[in-house]
Amino acid sequence: MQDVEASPRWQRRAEERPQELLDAALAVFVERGFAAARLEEVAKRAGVSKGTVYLYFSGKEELLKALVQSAIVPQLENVEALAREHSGASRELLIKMVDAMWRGIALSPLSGIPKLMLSEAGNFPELARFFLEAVIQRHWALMRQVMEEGMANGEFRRLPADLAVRIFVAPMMMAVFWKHSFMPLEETPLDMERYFAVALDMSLAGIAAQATNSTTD
Amino acid sequence: MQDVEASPRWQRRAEERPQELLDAALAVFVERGFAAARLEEVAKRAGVSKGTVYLYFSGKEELLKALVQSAIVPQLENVEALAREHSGASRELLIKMVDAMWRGIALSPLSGIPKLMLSEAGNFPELARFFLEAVIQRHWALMRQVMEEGMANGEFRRLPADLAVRIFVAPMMMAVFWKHSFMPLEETPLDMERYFAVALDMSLAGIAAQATNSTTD
Amino acid sequence: MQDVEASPRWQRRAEERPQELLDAALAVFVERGFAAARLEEVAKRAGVSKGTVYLYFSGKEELLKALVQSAIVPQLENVEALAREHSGASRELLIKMVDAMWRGIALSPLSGIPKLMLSEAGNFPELARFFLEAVIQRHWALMRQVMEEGMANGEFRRLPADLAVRIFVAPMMMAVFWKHSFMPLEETPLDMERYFAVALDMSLAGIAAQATNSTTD
Amino acid sequence: MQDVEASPRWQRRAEERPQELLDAALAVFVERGFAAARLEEVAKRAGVSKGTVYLYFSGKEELLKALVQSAIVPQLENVEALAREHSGASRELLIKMVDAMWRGIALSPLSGIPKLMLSEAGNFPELARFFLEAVIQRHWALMRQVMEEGMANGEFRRLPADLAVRIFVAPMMMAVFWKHSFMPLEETPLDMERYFAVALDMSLAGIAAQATNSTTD
DNA sequence: AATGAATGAGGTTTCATTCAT
DNA sequence: TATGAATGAAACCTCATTCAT
Repeated sequence: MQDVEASPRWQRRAEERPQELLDAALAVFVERGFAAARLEEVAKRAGVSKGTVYLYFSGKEELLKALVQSAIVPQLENVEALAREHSGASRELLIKMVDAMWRGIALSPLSGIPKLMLSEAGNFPELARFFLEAVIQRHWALMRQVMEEGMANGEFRRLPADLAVRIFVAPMMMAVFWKHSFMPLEETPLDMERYFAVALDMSLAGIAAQATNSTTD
Repeated sequence: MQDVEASPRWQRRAEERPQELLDAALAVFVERGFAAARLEEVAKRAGVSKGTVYLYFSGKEELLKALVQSAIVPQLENVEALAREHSGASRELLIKMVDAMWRGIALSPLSGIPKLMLSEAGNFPELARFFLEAVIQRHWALMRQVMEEGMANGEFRRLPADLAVRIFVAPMMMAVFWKHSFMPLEETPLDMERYFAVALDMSLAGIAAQATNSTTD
Repeated sequence: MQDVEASPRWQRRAEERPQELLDAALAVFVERGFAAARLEEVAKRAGVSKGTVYLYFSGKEELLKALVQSAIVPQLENVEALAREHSGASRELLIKMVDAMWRGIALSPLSGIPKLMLSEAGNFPELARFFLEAVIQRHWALMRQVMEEGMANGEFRRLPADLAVRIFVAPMMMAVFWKHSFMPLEETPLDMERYFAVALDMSLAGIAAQATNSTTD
Repeated sequence: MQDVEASPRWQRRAEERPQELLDAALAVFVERGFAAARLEEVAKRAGVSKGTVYLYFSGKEELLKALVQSAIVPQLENVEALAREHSGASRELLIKMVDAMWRGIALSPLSGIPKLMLSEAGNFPELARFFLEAVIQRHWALMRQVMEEGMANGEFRRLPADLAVRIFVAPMMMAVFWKHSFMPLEETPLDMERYFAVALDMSLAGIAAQATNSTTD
């Protein structure tokens, strides 16, 4: 497979470059924050030189925007599809939805995006507003519907649905933020799988009409 | 026209300056992030000129460190005192402790510090480690003790205590982060008091030995 | 006059700096052109560091604009005053006016500005339009009035006044451009004084009602 | 689908390319100045890609040199031929020569070259020196000869011939510079033909032994 | 012969820090 | 003690030039 010829100094990869750059940018932006991130570091991680970044994105801010706008909405659409196709108990649907977000975002590098937006909301209010409306509120609206159905049919106890949704997903979100902040510093890093199991159990118990006493088995 | 006494060009305020600067720095750092924060903005909010900052702190990074190290530990000591002095049900103590953190941190400007550390952990690992150990883990250890007592005496159901603590406080922490990121962008900003009441209710239900069915009143 | 103390590394000269910077910028821009001029070179000639430029002007382009807008209009006002105050032959007024422009602009560093605008008109059309209207056309209008008076009273022969003005001043303008382009390369540089005398003589002869046959002695 | 013959991706045009590139380069350099001119813009106007420029010229500067060296000298040779072949009044020859330059340079895109050299003399002194000697001074020498003959035979009045030549052609040169700077910004652009007629009239009157009072018709 | 993706030197601009006043 | 003008390192960005295709 390796060529006898000396390897060329660079390769043309016009198709793959944008995604490679976005991946690298995500990693660096999440780690350092937007302002402290150096474009040269992004370039290096993508395996290109500084100037190449500008062939695909008009600047650092553009990179951030592309990052945020391209990545999460598709995941959300998965979850919306789940909701449309589901029939049965609200509890089961709720579990499915949270599980999908967990697998699709929390466990993937995409989890960096919420952390990034949290950090940068003050500097990019417009982008933050987009994220708030197109991702966060859209997600909440979806879950709220399920939550209200469950309350209506007696599966869940009566709670202010808008708040209940935020509180229900809070433990999952915290894990996402943890992963990109203090987890690398922990002596024994958080076991994400166990955490999710217990969090789901506790969150469900928190809204259950009756004590479920389910254990985390 | 020149008066030896009246209206000096500046005032000696050696006593109050450091805290005024720290307050200003906290506000700016939380809003913009450390790297994007400009020292001139900090100075302006403290009502002094750029150069004056250097009379009290050796530089920008020093300001960050002083900020983090000085502010939260005292609050934590309050909570530790509560625990020492308490006798009675674990549930009541848990509520007292969470309530103290909520009033003392979440509702005060100090709430900016966790947000700030979350954002900057990647750039200041040493400072983050300090915060992790001196604040976060210390807080968790305290709550874990209460949690385990409650499990032992049958008030709470059996759960992995370390995880249960993180999950229990997650909704409160989310509110703290929300306050400093998307809340200013919400059309009708989150009602923190109502949120706290529901969150406490749900979190307690999540660990209760039996369904409490308590409502948020 | 020289102080025994070691000379300080820099001096505060907030009052003088802007003009010093404008002078330096004029020299460098005229010599190199706007795009090829390096801001560091401007700073060096003004005796400051790169960053200092930005304390007084928001950027390179701003420097150019300030340069063009501040410098020539006052000279023009001198000429307008001459016209207002004059009584007598049109020919004498014309000479006075051209002489004023020659002394005030052509022989001063201000002569660089027309050269600069000529070169940069394509890149800064808005600034060029300002210069065209506020300087060039205003100047022409002034001269045209005198020219038409002279034609009316028989001092000058009948010519299209708008064109005659442009042509009349062309030799002076050429000297200005020459000074900032090829003159430094000439083995024996153009003698500006002699040039002006002959040019004025020829230009006057070009519009005179009768041959003047004046020599340049 | 692949056809060996039809619609090749590019065409060999080795013969025409260099001149097309020079034409494009002239236009862009004159409009923007050398430093601000982007090679990609030159390539686009020539209908090729950036890399192709380097197949014909070794770089941007080379393009400038080729431009200047190739274009004007031939025009000058035309004028020299006129002078050799002429017999008759000096005035008529002078008119012929100026007219040839006007038609051959001022009205053609070649007029950009003097404007370009004027702007870039400071950055390319060597090239400027070439232009000064091979074009400007050579042209002046030619005209000076005619001018001196005319003075000797009484057609023209006695003037310092070197200066008289510069001044005589100044109005034509000004039109050339005007065309490439402010003329595109004028509401009603200068009528070049009328300008030339009046300029020639005035310039001739300026050197005439007696008042000619010739009108422009 | 031609393309255009990739490079990297070199410029502008920002801002933490210093220091003359 | 306080100021804010001045500094200069470090970042972003541009674009002439190279080179894989």
